[in-house]
Amino acid sequence: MTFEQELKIISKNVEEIIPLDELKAKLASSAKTGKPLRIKYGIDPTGFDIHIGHLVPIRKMREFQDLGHTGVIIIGDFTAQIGDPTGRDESRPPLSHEQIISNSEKYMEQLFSILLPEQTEVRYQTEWFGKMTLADVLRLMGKFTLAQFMAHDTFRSRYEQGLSLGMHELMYPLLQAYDSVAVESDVELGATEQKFNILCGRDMQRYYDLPQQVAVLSPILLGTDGVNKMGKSLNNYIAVFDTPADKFGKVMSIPDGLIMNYYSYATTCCEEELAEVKAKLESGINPMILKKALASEIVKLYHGEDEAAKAQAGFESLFSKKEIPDEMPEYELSENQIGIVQLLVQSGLCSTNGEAKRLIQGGGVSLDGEKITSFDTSITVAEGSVLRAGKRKFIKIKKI
RNA sequence: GGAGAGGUUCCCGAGUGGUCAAAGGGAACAGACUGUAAAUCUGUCGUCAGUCGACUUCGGAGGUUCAAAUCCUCCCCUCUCCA
Repeated sequence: MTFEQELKIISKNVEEIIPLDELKAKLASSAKTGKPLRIKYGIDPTGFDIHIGHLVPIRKMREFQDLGHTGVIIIGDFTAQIGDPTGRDESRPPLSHEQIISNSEKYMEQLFSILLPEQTEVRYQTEWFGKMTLADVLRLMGKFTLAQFMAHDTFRSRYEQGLSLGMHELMYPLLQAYDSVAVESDVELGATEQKFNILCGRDMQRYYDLPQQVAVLSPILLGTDGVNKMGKSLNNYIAVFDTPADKFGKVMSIPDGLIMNYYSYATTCCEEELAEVKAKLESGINPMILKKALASEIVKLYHGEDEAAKAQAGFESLFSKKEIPDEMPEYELSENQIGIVQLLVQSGLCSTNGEAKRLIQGGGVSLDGEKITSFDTSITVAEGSVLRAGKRKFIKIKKI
């Protein structure tokens, strides 16, 4: 494969490559020498459920790996203690070190569903930051100026809005930048919001007389609300750990205008397939149909074809035909007679009595298809009865 | 170090002694409708109780008062300006 072909693969679904010429030169020289490029991606193990937005750059890394290059995952065990301020208007609470390590293990487990382990290097920041002295840190800080940081929108707007901005948060880009020095990366992947941090990495490498990395920036995947970036704090994300049914449902809940965006960035569809979807979308076809195909495509990616089909069937019977699902959790009861509110709460369908009562008053509770109208209702426990609370929560009663 | 502003329920944000479990918006949940867990409309949205009411909540700890998110004292945190 020529490096032009490689370049084409790499540029697909990428928002920006800075600078493009350098990437070309790196690819060309790697092709000549046979030395793989080092492709860096940093993760902050602040939590452990990865959502599909995180995976956009990870897929890109896999593409690099397929071309023979080396993926370098940085576990940000130091930066996680700061929390990336990018795009945030408040500081994050710091995490304990054990927490970070445990998170990162769960994290990697998920990443290896996409990456090739034999071509992946996993590095912890502790390796280099753990032995830095204050003098080293000061030297690092001296490479950058306040003005450079104030040019970055995140810092500027936090400052201008009079919000709190910790000194340690200013360190975040520096640490991320130094990672690039430590691992001698050729390319750093990230979403476009990472532009500043990644470019700091370029500067940092120059200060250390190293070849500079190229920024390969992926577009930001919007959350299921269609407005904000996909993220945990807004609860608008589709997690890798979500069940197939949940993934399917969450995709179905995205606004219609987001279909193309998800097709491009959250699936592995090739250009021809994308063009086909686009044509269909423009032909005025019911977007629901495309959304179902999209949902199925995404579920397939993580759980395989069978689960995707099951998720779709489940969705259709539950929402389109309003049937009761085949499978649901069972709840064991020994009583013959029980108050409905008590049952809702002790089975976990509702968290407080008040919530249970409100749900009943709102007409959201039914037993074997019969709507329950009063929260004074006491029901007779019968084996196999199905209790429904709201749209999506069911239990089957099992008498013991 | 000095001067000032501020910390309110999941989030944003009103509220300056009783009529405040606390406006409004967002999120969330439910119902109706539908083309979908889209959109729209309606309702709910501290806990317990049930429809009177009780209890807990407005950065923290005390205090004043018949009565405090609202007043006072101390403390913690954030921001602005000055040095």
